[in-house]
Amino acid sequence: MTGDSTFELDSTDWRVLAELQEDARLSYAELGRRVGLGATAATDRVRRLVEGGVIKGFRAEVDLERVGYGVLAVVRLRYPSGNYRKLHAELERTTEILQCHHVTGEDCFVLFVAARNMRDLERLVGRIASLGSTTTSVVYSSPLPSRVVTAPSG
Amino acid sequence: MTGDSTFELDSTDWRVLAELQEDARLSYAELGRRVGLGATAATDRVRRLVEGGVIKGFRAEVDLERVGYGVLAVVRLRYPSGNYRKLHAELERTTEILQCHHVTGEDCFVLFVAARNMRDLERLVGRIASLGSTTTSVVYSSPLPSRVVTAPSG
DNA sequence: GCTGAAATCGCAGGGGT
DNA sequence: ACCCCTGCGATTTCAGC
Repeated sequence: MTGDSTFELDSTDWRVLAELQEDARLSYAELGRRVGLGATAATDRVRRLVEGGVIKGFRAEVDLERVGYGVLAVVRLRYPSGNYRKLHAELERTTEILQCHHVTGEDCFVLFVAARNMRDLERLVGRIASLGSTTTSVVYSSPLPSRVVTAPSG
Repeated sequence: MTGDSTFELDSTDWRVLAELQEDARLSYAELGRRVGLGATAATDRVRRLVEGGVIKGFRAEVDLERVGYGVLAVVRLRYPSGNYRKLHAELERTTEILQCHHVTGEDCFVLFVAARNMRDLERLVGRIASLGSTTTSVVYSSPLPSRVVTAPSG
């Protein structure tokens, strides 16, 4: 199954998602215990969610500061024309670019860039600026670095 | 050990991090196989990385579109004065705000907001706009939604 | 970082409601 | 469609080296 339809999730599915977003390495037995299922039923749920594309993957989250990236920045890029080849190439080779989103508005792309220090950031942003005009904001801190996705309320 | 010092990582640690960023549910035995260690040694590495704060957690990544959030937006918030209480309260109660970063520049905060549709986004941004002036960009697509963190090259 | 033993887990099949 | 039970090979975890 592929395509981009939306997937029907019952409340148990949401509890499974909540648990796995907080600890993706939970055993199926423990997961089942937490959401009120047996190990097999929990396994089936997770398999359905993965195959249905609801769970895109299981990722270890690494602390950028601890591994030597002391600086994180949001770079907005005003990219001229529809030639995405150069941008694509830049994304490919620059592993310090952690995210890139194509967005509406004057700044066509929003990038997250990790650097060891301001000097490296200067170099990285300089390279990006060869593609178009940039606006860079350095992250002081992240009051909400990421949140678990929950069911739409309304 | 706590605090925010940087952690010494050898090349095996980096390979472990790469594998776990791509599949956090890898068994220790399989992980060891891939990086050239026994199961116990692999277990020890991971435990050291977790306790050293290098790995902040293991998270299932959920597809926003599949679970009913068809719209993702980057909202920049120009927040007056040092009163973070109201912002903090807004972050607490609004589960559709997935990320919030405090940054340099005129726009003090950068938020990622998920919404079911444009109508919900309008409502959410309206609430955020009660805190300060906002600039909203809707995400068309993400050429690089997220990348695994690798060793600084230079 | 390896070895070896006991407890646990993952996975596949079969069956019940 | 959803869940449980069983069996077996693989894995985890603990000890000691």
